[in-house]
Amino acid sequence: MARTAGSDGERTQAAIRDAAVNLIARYGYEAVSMRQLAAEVGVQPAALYRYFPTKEDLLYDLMTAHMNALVASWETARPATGDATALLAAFVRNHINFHVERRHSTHVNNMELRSLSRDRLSTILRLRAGYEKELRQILRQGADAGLFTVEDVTLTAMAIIQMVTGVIVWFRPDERLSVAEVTDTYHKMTMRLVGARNA
Amino acid sequence: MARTAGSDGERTQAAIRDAAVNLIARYGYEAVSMRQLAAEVGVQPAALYRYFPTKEDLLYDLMTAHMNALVASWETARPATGDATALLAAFVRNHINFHVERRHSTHVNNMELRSLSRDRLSTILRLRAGYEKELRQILRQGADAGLFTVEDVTLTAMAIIQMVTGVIVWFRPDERLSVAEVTDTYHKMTMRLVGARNA
DNA sequence: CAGATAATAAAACGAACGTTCAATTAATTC
DNA sequence: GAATTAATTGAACGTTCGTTTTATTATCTG
Repeated sequence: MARTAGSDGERTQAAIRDAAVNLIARYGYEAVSMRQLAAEVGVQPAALYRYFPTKEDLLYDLMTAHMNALVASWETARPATGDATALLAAFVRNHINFHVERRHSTHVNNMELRSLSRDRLSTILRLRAGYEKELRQILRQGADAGLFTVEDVTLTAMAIIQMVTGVIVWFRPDERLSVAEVTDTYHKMTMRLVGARNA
Repeated sequence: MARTAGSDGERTQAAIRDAAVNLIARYGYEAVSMRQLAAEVGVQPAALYRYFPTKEDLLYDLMTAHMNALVASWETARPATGDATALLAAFVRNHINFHVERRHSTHVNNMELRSLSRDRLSTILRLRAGYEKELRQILRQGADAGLFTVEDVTLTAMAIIQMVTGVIVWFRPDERLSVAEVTDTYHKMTMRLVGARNA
């Protein structure tokens, strides 16, 4: 057999992306074989190569999509007006919501960086650095305005990023806490962490 | 050839553990082959199997050693007297010092859990849960004594753990900051995060 | 110094890996 | 409705994987 009835390139490609994110998040990039992925999609292994020339191309595609979506998400959510306290609140809320909604691709982006070639790793890290810079600017602005107590902007930014991204490690929706409750508590903790005067 | 001059089982086993931690931390468990590991140790692949029956046995050995060392480290460092504020300060200091000193094995323990069998995963997670329980008890004690503001003990414990463990992701000694400076800043941030009244 | 044991080498096993290529069929175009 | 293009299959490629087996040599024991 060859082309199957009702087959559609775009749908197949989307199905590959979807299955890949789920499998890689669960078993890890190296542990997932192209055969396993093809079986999950319901296709022969060779068919994957029509859409992604190599396994690493597929991984890179998933990671760039994730990072671009994250940056775009903050661009949309960032308040046009407001002081550093308002900005930081919006940042934390957006960050947690985005990552909880995309647990699997977040996992892939955090765990599989070492499977990228040098150039591609650099590109992903550059996107990430740009996003983190937004947080540092908020912290600096708050410190300069006398709203925050921040010993070291870079260090505090990393601490906050690690803390809020860590939500996806343990949090599962439909449990004891709702996303809104978690976001709310993290917001309060973040405000205390930076010693916000007007939170 | 066979047994080499000056060969010693204990030294070889230690060399295997050491090389394995470094290689797995850098390239990932799945990406490191037994041949690559043997080459790093300076031995033939078959020799590894005298010390570790399977590749997974080796991984499990590294992980249990790490977790046992962590628990033992806190047992030694925990103050015999002192209120929740003193306990939390000691916990954060010990946690950061331990993990910075053992960056590579921490990385292995955080990244390679999914390569363990179910039973072994359970064992590691149980050790980890016991350690995290110590932090929750400190937080509860501080909250009950009116020293801390804690919205949710479990959630705050996870936030603190993620924040302080995250140090190893970006921190490299011999840089802009010393370990002591980093620990000091994290201590202050933690105290503010829990709203400590007497820090 | 002989015998036992510990430590390793050398070679091979079958299985699984990422990937390629030619053939084949479905859908689209003219 | 014939020609073209898109989508996929089926089979195979060479390589690498974790692991096992057997032989060999160094060291230790009495």
